[in-house]
Order: sequence, then structure tokens, then C-alpha cells
Amino acid sequence: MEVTMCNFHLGHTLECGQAFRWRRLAGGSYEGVIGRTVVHATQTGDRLMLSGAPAGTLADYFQLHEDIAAIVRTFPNDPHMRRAVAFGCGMRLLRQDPWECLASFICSAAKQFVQICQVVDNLCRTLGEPLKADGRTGFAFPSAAAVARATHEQLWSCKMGFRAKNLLATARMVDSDKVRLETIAAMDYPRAVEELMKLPGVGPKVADCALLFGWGRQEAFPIDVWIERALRHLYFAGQRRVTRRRLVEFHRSYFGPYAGYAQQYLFHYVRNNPQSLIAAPRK
DNA sequence: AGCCAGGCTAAGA
DNA sequence: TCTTAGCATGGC
Repeated sequence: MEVTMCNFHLGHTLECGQAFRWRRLAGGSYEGVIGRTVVHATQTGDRLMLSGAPAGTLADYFQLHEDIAAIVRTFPNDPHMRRAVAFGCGMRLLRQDPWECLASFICSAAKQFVQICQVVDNLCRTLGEPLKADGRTGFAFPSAAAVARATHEQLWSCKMGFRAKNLLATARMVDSDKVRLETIAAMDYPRAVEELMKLPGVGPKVADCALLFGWGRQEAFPIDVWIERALRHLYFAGQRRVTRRRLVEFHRSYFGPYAGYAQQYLFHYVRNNPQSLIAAPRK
């Protein structure tokens, strides 16, 4: 499918750290896997070309109905957010498969983006179903059942280290319906977090990532080392003893109805402009 | 060589 | 309730 869109930036969208299965090809296009299809994506100016999956699937994954400009207007109008929005202009949150998202972020703990991509790729090659269409090949992300059936050694061979134990235990709990992912969508946010945190390897940060990127919950505001640094340096500069709880109270009251979106713009900005955290501008 | 990475967990104050 | 070491691995 081809769509013409303003305020869309494929590169920022696919490389901001929310998804781990996209590769930039020579020429600037991207190849990735959505569900059971290998997808190709290219942007030329305002024209976005997507192929490999049904239009409805693509529109949902890329959330093409969302008006990013309108969302950005709800962000607090402070210098840091203005810089973050200017830097990542056109970035949008994807709607990923909840299980894939949850499992991927279990593997993400204390790893860098490039390395997470590698681990997830290893996992798909080891346990995922091979895909083939239009000459393009790939692997589906393995279902919870498939991971639950795997051995610890198989997961270990994917280079996920101590996270292997957590992923295996979580897959078994999901596969045996000890935690039912289908019920998460109907829960309010605190209840959903509580439910997801029953799973091994899922703490507040991973739960928030899954809820934001997999379930589209805008209340979710993942606090990783970078966002914590950003909040402390940009919004609590010079203040000592700012507790974690204080940061949570702050972001819940400050970032507005699209807090999850604001978080991702901030994250993408500070990750790519670490100097912004060294000399934090006061105004 | 040593530190850090989109953390979580259990143990101890 | 808050802080900390340990957990694997790789890049710098």
C-alpha cells in the first residue's frame, strides 16, 4: 500500500528503540516482520510505501489513523520537550503484538538496543517459523507455546544470558494461562501492571514497555536509566535526594494524556544527544 | 582494564 | 519502605 502522510518519519519510528525486528537496507528502506509476514517499508518525502502484509494490518501496526501533530500539541511546552519533538519529528508509536513485545523487553534488561536486536533475531531463528513470500524470507516471532516448549539451553544459545531463565518461566506461565494476556486489555492500568508483574523478569519498566508498545496504553511511562537521567537532569536539576516515587508523581501529573508518547520522544532525544544531559539548560 | 547497557530480584538496613 | 549486589555478555 502507498499512503501520503505529513508528520511521518519512518527512520525515527523504527529506530527509536520501541521495536527490535527492523533492519535498514542499503538505500534507506527497511525490512521487518509483522506477525507472519515479511514487510518492506520505504519513505520518500511524504510518500510511505508499505508492502508484504494486508493494508489493514499495516495501518494498525503503524497506527496510521493517529494524528501525530495533534498528539505533539498535547505535550508540555517546555524547552526540553520542544527540543525532543524537533529532533524526533514524525516519530510515532507502533502497535506491536503484546506477547512479542513483552518477551522482547524481558530480553532487553541491561542490554543495548543493537544487542537486543541480535538476541531477538537469534530467538526467532531458533524457535520461530520460517517465512517465505515474494522472494523475501524471515522468521516469525515464536509464540509463547513455542518458547514454553523450548529448552533452557536453546534460549541460552540465543545469547540472552541470565534473561533466559525469566523468558522460559514467563512463556510457561503464559502458555498455561497462569497469566492470561487476553485479559490485560480490559484491566485498568494499575491492575494491568500488577498482573504483568506476576511474570518472572517483568518489573515496572518492562510492564510499562509492554503496555505502551503492545497494548497502546498511554498511561504507561517506562522509566529506564536514560529517562530517569533525563527527568533528574532536565526537570530536577540541582536538587538532591529526588526519590523514585517523586519522579513517578511528577511524570503522571506533567506530561498529559499522551505521556507515553512524550516519554518516547524524550527517550529518543536523550539517547541520541547525551550531551543534553551533561549541561542541562536551565531555561 | 574497567565501566555500562531501555532491569529484576532477593536480601538486609 | 529504600538501597545494593548479583546476574551474563559484549562494546567501548
